[in-house]
Amino acid sequence: MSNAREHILQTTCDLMEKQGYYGTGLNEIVKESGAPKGSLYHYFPEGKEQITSEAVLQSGKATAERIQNGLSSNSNAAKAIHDFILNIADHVESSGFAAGSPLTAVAMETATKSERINSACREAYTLLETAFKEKLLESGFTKLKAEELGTFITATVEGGIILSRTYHSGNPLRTAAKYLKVLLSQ
Amino acid sequence: MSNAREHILQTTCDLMEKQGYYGTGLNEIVKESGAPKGSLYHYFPEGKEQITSEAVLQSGKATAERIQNGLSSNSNAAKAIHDFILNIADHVESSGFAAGSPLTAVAMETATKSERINSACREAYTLLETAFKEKLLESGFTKLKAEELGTFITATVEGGIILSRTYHSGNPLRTAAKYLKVLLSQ
DNA sequence: GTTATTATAACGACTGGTCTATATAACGTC
DNA sequence: GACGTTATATAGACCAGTCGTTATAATAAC
Repeated sequence: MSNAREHILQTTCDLMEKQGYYGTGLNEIVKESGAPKGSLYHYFPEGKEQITSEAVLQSGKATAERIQNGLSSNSNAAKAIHDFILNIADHVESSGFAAGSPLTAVAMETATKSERINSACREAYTLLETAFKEKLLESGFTKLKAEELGTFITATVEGGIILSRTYHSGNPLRTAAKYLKVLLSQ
Repeated sequence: MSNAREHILQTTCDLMEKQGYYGTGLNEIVKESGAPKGSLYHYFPEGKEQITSEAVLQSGKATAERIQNGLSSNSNAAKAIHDFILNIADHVESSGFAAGSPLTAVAMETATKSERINSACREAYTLLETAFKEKLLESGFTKLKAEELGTFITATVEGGIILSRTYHSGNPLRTAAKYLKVLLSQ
């Protein structure tokens, strides 16, 4: 399989997670990934929008998988989600507050600017919500509650990451974990 | 007082709310605001970082005020916050999903890139958290709970706005309102 | 006449995107 | 295996346009 293509996509994910869509230039992707610029338009003939859409989707899939794996360690959904969010807090901290929420910045910047990227973001977020939802279903929540809480958890975690990155502290995420557990335990 | 200066700041707020820091050019600010271009570096001699920092802080103050006013209509904090978030959902929808969360995109893009803008974002978010916190204090929550829930609500609302703008639907925010009320009512 | 404000043009650096040339791999045919 | 042929992939110079910024000149206000 193509190595350069994967490299370009992964680099795009990392850079856009840190600095968003408009803050990430193609030249920077090329430079950081080590891939030649000729390859960029060979693999992604439709340019930056295509690269971004694929990167967003890849991020979504990877994150959804991490959610599934993270939640599988504990059968109790409330406890599992609580611990999972604590892990995110550590991850955000250890990245120097550059990582966490690979979708947020891109989603906000492009919500009304690129139909194509927005569509990819929607798809990616649905993957995350579904990952939480399925854990809740397994734990006995009704279908409606599992779906709504999947949305609620996703929103709270996203917001917690924003605050943690802004404050340069994992504590907002830890607070989010604490009260989400309260809500899910009742 | 200077009209052009205020115009520039307000336009910067609006544009960055929609498309973030890197997605907003100074030329676009000048064009959109109608302010004379020469004035830009006259009023903001330290350039884009200065304009952005001031715009972020102005956004924070305006949003905190809107929170205070929005919550004052109902003495019950849980109900007041619920209704307030429903209003945000309407606002996001009626803006065509371009408005809501004036800080998010900028905060994420610059969390590790500009100390100055990051500092302004931190200050702005603290204003929002404090606005919620004070309503909770009035409603009888302990100081610690009011503080933590202020953070939690801010995170959930931010995340809800992201999802609503991405999905082009106010419903994620309405779901957030519903379960926040559950949490605050117990 | 001094200061505050606005106008204009230009700067170097960088943007996303295109182009041509070259190298490498893949594959059927002898 | 060896050959020529065709796709795939790498390499980077190059384009017009925009970026944030600066310098200088003109104008307005007091």
